[in-house]
Amino acid sequence: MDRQRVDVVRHFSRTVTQRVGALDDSFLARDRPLAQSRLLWEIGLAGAEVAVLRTRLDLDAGYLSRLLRALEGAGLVTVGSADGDGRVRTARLTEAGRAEWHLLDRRSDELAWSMLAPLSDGQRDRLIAAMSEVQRLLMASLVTIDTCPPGDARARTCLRAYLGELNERFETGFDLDIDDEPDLVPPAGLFLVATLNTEAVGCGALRFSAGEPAEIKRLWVSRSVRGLGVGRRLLGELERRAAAAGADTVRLDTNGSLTEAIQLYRSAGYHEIPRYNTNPYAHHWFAKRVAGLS
Amino acid sequence: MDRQRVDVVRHFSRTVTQRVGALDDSFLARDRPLAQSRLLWEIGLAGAEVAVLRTRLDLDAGYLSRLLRALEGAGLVTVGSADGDGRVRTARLTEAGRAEWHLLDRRSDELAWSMLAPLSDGQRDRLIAAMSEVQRLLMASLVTIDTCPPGDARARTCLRAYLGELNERFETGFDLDIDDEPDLVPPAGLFLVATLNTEAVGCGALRFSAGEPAEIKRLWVSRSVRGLGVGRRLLGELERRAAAAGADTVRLDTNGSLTEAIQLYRSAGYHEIPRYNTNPYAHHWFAKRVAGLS
DNA sequence: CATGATTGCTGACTTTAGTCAGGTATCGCC
DNA sequence: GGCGATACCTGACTAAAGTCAGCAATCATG
Repeated sequence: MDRQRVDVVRHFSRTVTQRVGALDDSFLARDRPLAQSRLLWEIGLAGAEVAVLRTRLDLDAGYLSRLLRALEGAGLVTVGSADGDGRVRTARLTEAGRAEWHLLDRRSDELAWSMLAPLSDGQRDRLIAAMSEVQRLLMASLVTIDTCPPGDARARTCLRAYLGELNERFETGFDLDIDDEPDLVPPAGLFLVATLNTEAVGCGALRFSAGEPAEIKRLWVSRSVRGLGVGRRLLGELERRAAAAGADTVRLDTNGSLTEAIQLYRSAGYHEIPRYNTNPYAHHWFAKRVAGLS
Repeated sequence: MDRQRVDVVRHFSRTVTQRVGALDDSFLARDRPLAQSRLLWEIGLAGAEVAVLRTRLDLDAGYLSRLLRALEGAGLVTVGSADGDGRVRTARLTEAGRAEWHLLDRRSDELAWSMLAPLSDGQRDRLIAAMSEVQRLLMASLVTIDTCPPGDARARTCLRAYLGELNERFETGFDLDIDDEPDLVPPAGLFLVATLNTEAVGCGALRFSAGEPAEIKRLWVSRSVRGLGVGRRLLGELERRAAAAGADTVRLDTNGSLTEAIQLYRSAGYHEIPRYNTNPYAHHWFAKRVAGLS
């Protein structure tokens, strides 16, 4: 732990959070409870299903129901059944609710502007750039990596996206059913997913074969978090796990069109090796020594 | 108002504030109410006067008193009379309270570190730099500028600091009583202070003389906010007010040792003019046309 | 030493937030 | 058409947060 850096983060949290955060709540503060305002805000102009609101705001079902009744009572919201499923209910803003939403929207704008207004144009640019940077990097640091069975919903989401992307990028197209996948579970292998806020944003797998190097497969990162180092983290984690499982070396194959991946492998210390399999889609083969990695 | 920039700020507030803010409160969450933890944290190892706590946390006097009783009951805090004023009371942490504070401090460290840990070293550097930048610029945007009578406490703080600094920087020293100051109040002149969070961090004055250009005096910015554009804002505001009062031109004199100030004047469009007064401390004289400034 | 201001404390309240245990309507499915 | 699961609602509760008015001690000042 690095004292100096931690102090900057703590100072940042303290000042920025207190100040911006206080303002950020205050833009919702009207003559009604904060929870009601937040809910109204979250329903939005397009309306929203009650279940979605519940997860987004992380509220107790009963509490949320009561809040909706209160907004209904104030004439700001109507809750009606959705088309398909009669159990699912959808909250929509009334005309008055819509007006209220627009008012909050305007106040939010004003608040944001109040932070920019006193600055010179150059300072505004710098502030905007720094805010984007902080946000991107905090997003990166919220990505967690852990194992997951390859049959899991998150894994399947990743694999579907991965295969779709290969199919789109390979000149020859690509055709493989993800259910053909041999079981990537211990002891034959393992499967990692990278998760951001419950959303799966990346994956990677290892396959072990007795007497041979461990093989890295299915390394993929969602476009939404590309450039945040998630691929490198996945790769590193796969290497560590391969080493922990007793492998001296890991190897992998890749298609020539996946240039970022190839660059990643090279910069992570992989060296090109001769063809070791008959994969018709592979153009390059790489390996790296991982023995002793912790 | 600039749509694109405002959107970045709003997005920043939303994501960063929600996430960092939520964490920031969570580090205080123990088995006691949040308000108590916050109070204990704010009292700190050095102790704090009750009135100071009240303003810092912005709490109702009665509520604060009750919170202190609760912490006292838990054996974490003692509240005793201060030395001088028998009405003023000072809260101090007991041994147990101190231990609790250290625990919170450690948790805050861990939380800060949890944002850095998943990142690469280069990313950490970039995040730290961006956080500092956001904080500095938000601080800059919190500085407000308004008129204030020169006899006011804030004005006198500024003038004292200003004169102290001149005395320190001029080769010949500087000697002037701030009470010698002719009244810088309308219609003869005016006095501006820049304020950050109730702290005076800069000042500037105008003096009007019939038939002559308005004169800028006492432009000063506290070291704590130097480099944030406060001087330039003060100068601009003085020019606008001079123009509003009917002046065509403003002028000023300055000592050769005040190099940043001279640079500021030049870059703000001032041009050097011949000596127009007999100020023994002045080496340079500047003027700028302000007619038509809004 | 009387007076008004300041500082903090106490009691009596209200509102908000949040939890938990049922209950009812609906759906998918055999 | 019966069954378990799903999606939401209602009633009954608790704890925390916050407000307000009045009170007691202390201070500065004439």
